[in-house]
Amino acid sequence: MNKEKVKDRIIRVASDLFYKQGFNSTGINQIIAEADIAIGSLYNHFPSKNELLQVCLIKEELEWFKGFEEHTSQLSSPKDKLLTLVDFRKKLQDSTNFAGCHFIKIISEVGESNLAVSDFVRNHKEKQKTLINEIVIELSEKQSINVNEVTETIFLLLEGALVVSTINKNTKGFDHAKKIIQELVF
Amino acid sequence: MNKEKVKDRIIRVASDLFYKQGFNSTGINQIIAEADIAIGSLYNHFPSKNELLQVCLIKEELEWFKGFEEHTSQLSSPKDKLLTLVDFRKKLQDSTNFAGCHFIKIISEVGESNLAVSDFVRNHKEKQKTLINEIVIELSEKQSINVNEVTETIFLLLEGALVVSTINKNTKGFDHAKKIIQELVF
DNA sequence: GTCTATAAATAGATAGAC
DNA sequence: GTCTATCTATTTATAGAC
Repeated sequence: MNKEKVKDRIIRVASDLFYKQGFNSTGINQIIAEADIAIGSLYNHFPSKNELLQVCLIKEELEWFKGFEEHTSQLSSPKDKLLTLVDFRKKLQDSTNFAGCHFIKIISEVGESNLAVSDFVRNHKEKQKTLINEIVIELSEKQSINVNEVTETIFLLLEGALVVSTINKNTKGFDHAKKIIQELVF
Repeated sequence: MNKEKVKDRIIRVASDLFYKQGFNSTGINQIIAEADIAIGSLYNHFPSKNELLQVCLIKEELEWFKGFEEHTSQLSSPKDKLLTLVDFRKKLQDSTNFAGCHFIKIISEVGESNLAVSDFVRNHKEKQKTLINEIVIELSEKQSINVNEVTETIFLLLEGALVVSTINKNTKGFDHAKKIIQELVF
């Protein structure tokens, strides 16, 4: 058993296509072709392409935090956690052939014309920042730092590294960000 | 006289629409309607929507560097130039209602499926980095710094601030980036 | 060089049989 | 709950008159 359900297959195929070629460049016909279903089945599971997108984003967020958890759950020092966060994001970029951040991509495409999506992305990035903040708070028990400032610096450096990495198709930005974070944290 | 030519009007209208609502979400019909021309005229000036996009990107790059030049031409100290660069990008974001970076937006939408565009964006960001690098070199004559490292840090912070600013619709990222740069430079 | 008319393909979505 | 057939609108682009 353990066979992938039709609904999950649609989500997986659509997520992948939306990410790789863009939401607007991906037609319903291509999704049903690659998921090997009929169009009626798709609309049985999802009321519209836009609703499907939102479900995809939820899945992608869950996978992101799950991936991070798996990378850092065995680490104890906050410094290691921060450096591993950089490695994790770098690895994600490598494994997707530098396709970039799901959430930055979709907000670049739909802008504020799709409030459900832009709100979701805003919220997602806030969660990522909270995650950094929690680690920096741990760190502040060991060394004297300005928690909010260090959090913001790391957050900005990582978002910058991701964008630059996507444009240049290399990981130099991440390597530099890691170096700076290493100097910030000891 | 000094009347805007049809070709320039098309470029201006298309640039604005591509930026505000996205390239794929902007149809030829909307462009000709807002430029108040017939579709035959558009295709007389541009062979395809994709060629029109490339001309728009060239115009946007020219305007970006022209705007920066106007902001910094009267400044003499490298420190002022760097801080004004932050102010310039912050101001651009403010004046476009946080619509983000033209070049990050388009690469998020077309990815690597459009090599002419992705190459152009790569090249553009390299030019921005070179601009930062030139100021940092000036700075290195006054204070002892690692030129490449400071350049890369400022570049990453600014790209990060821009992306975060676009998502959050505020300028906090820029304010923080400016603070860090002020600490880096004295 | 600008116009109208139209082509040819594809978009997202619905109806209704099974 | 999956299928086929179909609808309506819209897409980019072309042809040819003026």
